[in-house]
Amino acid sequence: MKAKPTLHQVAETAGVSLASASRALTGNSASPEMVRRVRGAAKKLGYLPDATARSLRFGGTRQVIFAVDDIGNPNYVEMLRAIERSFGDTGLRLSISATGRRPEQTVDLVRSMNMGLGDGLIISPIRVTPELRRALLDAVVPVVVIGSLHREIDIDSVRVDSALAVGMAVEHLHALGRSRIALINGPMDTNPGAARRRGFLAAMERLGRGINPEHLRAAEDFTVAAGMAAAERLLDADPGIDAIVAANDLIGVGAISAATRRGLRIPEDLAITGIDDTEIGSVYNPTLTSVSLRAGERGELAARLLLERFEDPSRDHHTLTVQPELKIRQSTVRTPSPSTHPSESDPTS
Amino acid sequence: MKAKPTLHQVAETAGVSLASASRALTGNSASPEMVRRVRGAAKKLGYLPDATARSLRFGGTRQVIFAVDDIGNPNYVEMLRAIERSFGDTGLRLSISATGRRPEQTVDLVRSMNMGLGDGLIISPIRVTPELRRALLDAVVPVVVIGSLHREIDIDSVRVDSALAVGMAVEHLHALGRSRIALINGPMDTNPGAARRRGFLAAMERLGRGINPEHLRAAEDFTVAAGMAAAERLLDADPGIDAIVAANDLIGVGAISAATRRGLRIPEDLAITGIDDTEIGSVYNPTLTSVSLRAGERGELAARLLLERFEDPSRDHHTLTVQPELKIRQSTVRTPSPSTHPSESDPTS
DNA sequence: TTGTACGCGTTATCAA
DNA sequence: TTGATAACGCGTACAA
Repeated sequence: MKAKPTLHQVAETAGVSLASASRALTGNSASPEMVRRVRGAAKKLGYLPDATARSLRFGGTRQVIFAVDDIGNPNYVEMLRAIERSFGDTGLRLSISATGRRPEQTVDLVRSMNMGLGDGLIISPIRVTPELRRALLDAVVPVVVIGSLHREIDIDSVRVDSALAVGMAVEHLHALGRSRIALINGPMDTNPGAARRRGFLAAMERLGRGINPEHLRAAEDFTVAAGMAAAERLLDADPGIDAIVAANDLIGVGAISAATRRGLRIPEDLAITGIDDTEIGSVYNPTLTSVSLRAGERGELAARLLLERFEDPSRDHHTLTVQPELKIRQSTVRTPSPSTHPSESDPTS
Repeated sequence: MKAKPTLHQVAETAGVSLASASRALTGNSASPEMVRRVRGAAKKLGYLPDATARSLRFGGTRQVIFAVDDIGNPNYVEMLRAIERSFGDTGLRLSISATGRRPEQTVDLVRSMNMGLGDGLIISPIRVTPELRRALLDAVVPVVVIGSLHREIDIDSVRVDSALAVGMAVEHLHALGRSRIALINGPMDTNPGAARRRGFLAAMERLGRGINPEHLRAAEDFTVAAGMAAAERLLDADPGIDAIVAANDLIGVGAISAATRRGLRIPEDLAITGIDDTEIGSVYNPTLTSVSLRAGERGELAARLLLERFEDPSRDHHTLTVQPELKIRQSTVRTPSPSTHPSESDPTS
C-alpha cells in the first residue's frame, strides 16, 4: 500500500509549475517537451488525479448510482447489465447500492445523493413511502425511477403494467380450463405486490369468477424460500386448487418445489405461472411459464432517460412504458413450443 | 431537482459566519441560540454537507467498494450480504462494482481506487493477470482479496481450497460406485477453473482412475446457459457417463436441465454435483448435491480483515482459510423419502 | 463564544 | 506556452 502522489509532487519532480503539470496531463496546451517531462514524472510516481478533488473543482463525479432493494433478484441483475451496456463509452461509472428491505435505507441513500455521491440515480424501489417521494423530489441530481410512484410526479420514469401481466397469466390459465386459480403474491405493502393483487382481482372479475379469500396469499418476500413457504400454506388450506399465479419467478420456483415435494404433478395436477421471465425459471424442471416484464429493456430506457437529462436538465419529464409478454412453458402446458429461453431484450435501437 | 445548498448559504440565511455554521452543525462549540438558528436554516434549505468536499478536507469517503466479476452469480450475492452485515453500525457504505468479464476492467477499477473512489476495496477476481497483481500491490487503500492470487503477495486475503472441494465431490461419486465421472469446468483461464481442474485430476489419480480427455470439458462461463451447452457437448461425445462434477451450481443446474431434456434420470442414470451450495441448487428439481464454499463466511472474514486494517494499517497481512463442506441431495442420492415421493417424471420422449 | 484565514488537490483564469 | 493565483465546499487552528 503505497502513498498517494499528488500533482504537486509530479510538478516538483518534473521541475515545472503546478499549472503546467495539470495542463500537460489534461492535454490542454503545452509544449511537446513539457508533456514529455511531466508525463515521465507522472508515470514514475504512479500518479493518478484524485477523483475527490477533481469533483470538487469540476462538480460531478462521473458516477451513477443504481439503487436496488434486493440485489439477489435476477430481475435487477438484468436491468443492471442493460444499464451498463447503455452507458457504453460515455465514461460513466455505474455503482450499485443495495438498499435492503427497510424503506428508510432507501430514503437515506437518496438523501445522500445530495452529498455528491454521484451525478445521477436510477432507482427501482418496491416500497414507496411519502418520505421517499419527498426525497426523490428534493434530489439535487437527476433521478430516473424504474417502477411506479403511485402519484403522478415530475420525475423521469419507466413503467410496465404488471397488473396487466398478472391478467395475462390468469387468462392463460383460464383458457387452459383451470377452475380453481390461486395467487401467491409478494408482500402487500410493496408497489409490485399491490399492483399484482389489483391485476388478479380485475382479471378474475372480468372472467366472471368469484374470489375465495383463501386463494389470496402473500409470501413474505419475493424469494424462492418465501414462495415455498406460502405455497405450503396455500396447499394446506386448499389442496384442491389446480392453478397458481406466482408474483414473480422466484416465488413460482418455490411453489413448484413445494408442490412437487407433495407429489403433485406439474402441470397435470397443478399449473403454475411466474412473472419476470428469468433464466432460472426458463431452465427449472419443469420450465416455468412466465410473463416477461422486459427488465432489460426497462434498464436500457432508464439509462437513456438519464443520459438525455444530463444533456438537457430542463426538459420535460418523461414516462416510458413497456409491454409485458407471456412465455408459455412446461409448468402450464405439457409440450410447449421450443422457445424456452428468456428474451434477450434489446429491441430498441 | 433543486439546487444544492452549501454551508455558505446556510450561514448567510442564519446571518452568521461560515465557521459558526459549521460548528453549530458538527456540534463542536456553539451557543444554544446559535445552534437553533443554524439548524433552522439548514433544515429550511435542506442542507447536507457535501461528501466530496468533506472527503477532500478530511481524507476518506467512508465508502468501501466490493468488486465482483459477475453480479449475477448468487455466490457473490451471499458474500455481499455478509459484508454488509459485518459493516453493521460502522457507518461504512458498501458500493458494488460489477467489473464484467474483461480483466482490464478490473484493473481499471483497482487503479481508480487510487483516485479516491473509496477507502477500501474487497475484490473477488476470477481472472488474475500480472497487471492486476501489480495494481493491487500499488493500491493506495487497503485491499482484501477473496480468492487466490497464485503467488504469495503481501495482501490480506480469504481463501478456500476449491481443489479440495472438487475432490470431495469426486470421492462422493466414487463412493456411490460411479465409474465414468466427467468434469464440466468453467473457463480454464480463470483462477477457479484452474483450481477445479487440479482438484479433479488429483482426486482421480488418488482413486487410481485414468482420465478420458473427453470427460474434461470447460463451459464458456460459470452460468446456467454455458453449463447447459457444455453438458450437451459432453453427452454427445460420450452418452455413457454416469456422473458429472460441475464447477459450480449454475453449471450443475444447466447440466441437470440438459440431461433431463435427453430423458436421462437423475441420479439413477446420471449423478450430478455442483459447487457453492446456492439456494437455487438446493431447490432445483431434483435438488443439487453441492460442496459449500462458505461464501457468506468468506465475505464476513473479508469484511473483518478490512476493518482491522483500518484500525491498524501497518499490521502484518493475513490469509484466512475456510473449509468446504459436502451437502448431499437428490442429484446424487435418491432421498429415501417415505411418503412424499417426487413424481416419477417420465421425461417427454 | 465567534469570526478570519488557511489548506485539502485540482482545474481555470489571467498576466507575463 | 508558461507561471502565479483564485476557486470549488468544508473543517479547524488561531486570533479576537
